[in-house]
Amino acid sequence: MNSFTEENYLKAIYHLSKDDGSVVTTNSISEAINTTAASVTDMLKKLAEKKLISYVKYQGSTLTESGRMAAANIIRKHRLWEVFLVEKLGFKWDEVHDIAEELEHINSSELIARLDQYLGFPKTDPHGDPIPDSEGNFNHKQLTKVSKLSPGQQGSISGVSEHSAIFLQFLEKTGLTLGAVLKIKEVLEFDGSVTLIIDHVKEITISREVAKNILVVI
Amino acid sequence: MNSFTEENYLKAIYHLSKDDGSVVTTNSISEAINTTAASVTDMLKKLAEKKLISYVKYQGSTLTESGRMAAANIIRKHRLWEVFLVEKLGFKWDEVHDIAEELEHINSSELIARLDQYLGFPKTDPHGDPIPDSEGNFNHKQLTKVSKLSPGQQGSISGVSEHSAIFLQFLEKTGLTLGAVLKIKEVLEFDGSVTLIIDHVKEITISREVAKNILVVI
DNA sequence: CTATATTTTTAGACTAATCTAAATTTTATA
DNA sequence: TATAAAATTTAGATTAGTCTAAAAATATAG
Ligand SMILES: [Mn+2]
Ligand SMILES: [Mn+2]
Ligand SMILES: [Mn+2]
Ligand SMILES: [Mn+2]
Repeated sequence: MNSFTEENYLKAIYHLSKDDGSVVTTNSISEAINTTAASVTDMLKKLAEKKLISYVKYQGSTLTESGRMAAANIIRKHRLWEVFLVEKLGFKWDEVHDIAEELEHINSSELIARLDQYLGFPKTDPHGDPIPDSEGNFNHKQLTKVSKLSPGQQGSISGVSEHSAIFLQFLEKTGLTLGAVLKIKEVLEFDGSVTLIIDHVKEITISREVAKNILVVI
Repeated sequence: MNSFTEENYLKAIYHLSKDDGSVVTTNSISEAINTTAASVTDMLKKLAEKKLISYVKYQGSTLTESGRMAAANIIRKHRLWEVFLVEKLGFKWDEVHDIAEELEHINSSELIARLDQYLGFPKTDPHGDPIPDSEGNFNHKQLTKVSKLSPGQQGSISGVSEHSAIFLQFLEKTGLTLGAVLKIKEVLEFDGSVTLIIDHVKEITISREVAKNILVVI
């Protein structure tokens, strides 16, 4: 079994390799989990020893198949718990991440199997992120950043690439929640601000930075 | 905040002081949490330093008010999670303890408040043990061991003082579950075996050892 | 009330995870 | 391509929690 700390490293490496298994640098890990690069190097050696990553000194790391499976399982638990917190306990989507960071380390495959069933085998979490199955397979949808759309195009919100509470609260307040249909009215050349119509009704303007972090299915 | 390990020590001390705040020996703690007495001594010093226990060298320890509150809160979480596992996820009463041992350390009072509400503010866990309120108050019922009853007396099962899976499975199989009504038919003088009638229907005989661990309200 | 047994504490060491400071390797740039 | 800058690793320390072996205190028994 992997320790709490090892699990957090595996998860960080998974997220940093952008779902495509690309090489992750030591510094990027240290930044992601708020430790020093020296600490990360120590842990990388240990994870390599356990065959969870392949690690080449000074070059970087990638997850092995067994490391990828372990990471996927942690992410599966995290996202299922997030669904539970929102659907059953009535938390808002900006309140659940930190609690799920703890719950994801609870160790019982029976528990997760039953939780999955209890929740009706959800495919995505409250932020639109896919929930991998128990074999670690993700069903990645083809998502487009709102910032890539041109006037006239439309899509429905299916995810966000920024999960901070402050950002999620802003979206909630503005009506930019999962499932909302957006139609681009105008993209301001000056700074990339996007004016759009939500659900064919409400017109608003968002900054390019906000637009980059909202993902739609066209 | 107290560490995972500190929480386990506090809980062990609470359970060992028999709900009445009596002094707990170092050896009894080491036995309860499967560590050496030397390790326990180290931890007792730390807990005393944090004012969670009062500790007199060579004499033993008792929880302070703040230590008692901390312990009650862990027990509250443990028992609420056990209710969740049985009522919502369909686990059996002999399967939930180990998972609850992990879940009890999740840190979020908001989570526990919502879970409590979601479960309908249960007063007891699946083993009949009382769930303390958020102020740490236990509502101890007046329970009697079946081994203390005489022929003709009856009571309804309201708790067990042994929580091992093997014992709970035996009770389940025999029909000795929470709420069952027992009427004592005979107590064998030879070894204290008890013959009783369950729910006015089924007659069975149990050993004195089993009878000692079943608790009833008369 | 002394000798022995039991309980508890102390001393010293180990592991996991972390850090700072220094050394080494890689990358960028002039 | 040599040097400077940036990234990474190594060396050496620290903290929490644990252990074994030995010492000290307390309890028990003749
Ligand atoms: Mn999350
Ligand atoms: Mn999420
Ligand atoms: Mn339990
Ligand atoms: Mn219980």
